[in-house]
Amino acid sequence: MMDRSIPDATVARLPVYFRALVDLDRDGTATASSQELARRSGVNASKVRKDLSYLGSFGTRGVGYDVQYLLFEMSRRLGLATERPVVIAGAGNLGRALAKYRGFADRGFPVVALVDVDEAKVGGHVGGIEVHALGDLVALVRRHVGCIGVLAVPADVATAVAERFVAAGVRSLLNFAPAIVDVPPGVTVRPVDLALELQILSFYAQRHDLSAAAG
Amino acid sequence: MMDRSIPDATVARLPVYFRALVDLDRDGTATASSQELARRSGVNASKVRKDLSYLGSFGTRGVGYDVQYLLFEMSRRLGLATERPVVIAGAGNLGRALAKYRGFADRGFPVVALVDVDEAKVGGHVGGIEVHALGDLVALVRRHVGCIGVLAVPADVATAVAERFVAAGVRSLLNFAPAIVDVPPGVTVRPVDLALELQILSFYAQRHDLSAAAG
DNA sequence: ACCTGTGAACCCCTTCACAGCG
DNA sequence: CGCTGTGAAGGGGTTCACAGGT
Repeated sequence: MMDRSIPDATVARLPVYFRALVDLDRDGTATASSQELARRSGVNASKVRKDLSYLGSFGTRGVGYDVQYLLFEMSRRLGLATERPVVIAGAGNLGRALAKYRGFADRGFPVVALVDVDEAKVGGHVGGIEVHALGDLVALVRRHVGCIGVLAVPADVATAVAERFVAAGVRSLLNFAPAIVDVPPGVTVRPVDLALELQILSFYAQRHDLSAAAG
Repeated sequence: MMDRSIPDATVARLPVYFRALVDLDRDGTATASSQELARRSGVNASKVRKDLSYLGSFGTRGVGYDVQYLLFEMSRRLGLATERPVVIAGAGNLGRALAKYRGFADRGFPVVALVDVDEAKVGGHVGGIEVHALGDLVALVRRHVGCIGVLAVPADVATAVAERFVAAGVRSLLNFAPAIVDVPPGVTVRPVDLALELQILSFYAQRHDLSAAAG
């Protein structure tokens, strides 16, 4: 089919399929049906086929999808052909933890620097990564073209720090601060509020308990 | 209106409104319009009104919503009236970081224990929280009724650990492992895959770059 | 005059079902 | 016969627009 503009819902699932394909490849599996991919991705087979069809016709009828070929195409479309550096703002508990977390670098997103306003932290190292002054942001972003900014700062300064990232040229932000950060068009922010996730879980737990008490 | 079953999309936004209301209350604001709440939540006013209408008719026409009253009603509906304990499985980088992270306890979710398979870690403390053996899970869950389980373990054991949580009686899980964890009905899992978020950002960044190059 | 609450229209996404190909 | 690719149907969520209350 002729693509042009993949639905957001599909974009959010592509990395899930990608993860499944990486696993299949490591297991030495050469081809996988939409059914198999669906099972490993926690969705249904229809959705997998529809989603993959937005990328093109990469499957073989009667057989399935070639794992390595699909991996290649997906990494291309997701922009994972090259590593994308990550700059973390905020060297508090969360920022330091993210800097030490291997899960980023392991999947192609090396953390290259931390920045913090606290002069006492500047010059220090966290898991081998240097802490820079907030003022160095422009230079850091210039050095690491196409990098992703991570907001691990308090909520009340999240917007201000986001603006500095954007001014420095960053177009992708992952926001861990419990605050809405709005940015100009062309910049993408993905919010990750961990306490908010717990509150959602709390709602469903309570709903379950109440219906159990009523039933 | 008569509720019964709030849409999932709305449930996911209620904590965002809750956060906005907490901020408004701290600022001493007594009432807020759907417009104001919308601005602080990053959505539009229609959505706010529709979402809040699922909880009941708490607004005053011509005026807006009473901040404290709405806070009270929402904390009741979200099950935030009492603290909900959190048990973290996995005392690796991520698990330890989450244990130290103040953002959980500050918002009503105290981390009460860590569990790990590594005997060398058992008995140790992380940010004042004790590391227990995986075998102690049942006792811990029994002691902390209604607790939320956090999976901060490697992907290949995520399902096995989730099963232990479920067997122990946990009904809410936050999964940081990059793996699909499926659970029996009545149990809720919310996946949080940080590298996956970066991949989604990578896709949009690449799309933006390509369209810029084409235009 | 202002703002909520809500039916209705709209739109996007999901699911179905099957034609088409291997 | 099996599995993909995809129109078409269906469902859920968003947005509109206004009636209704203050």
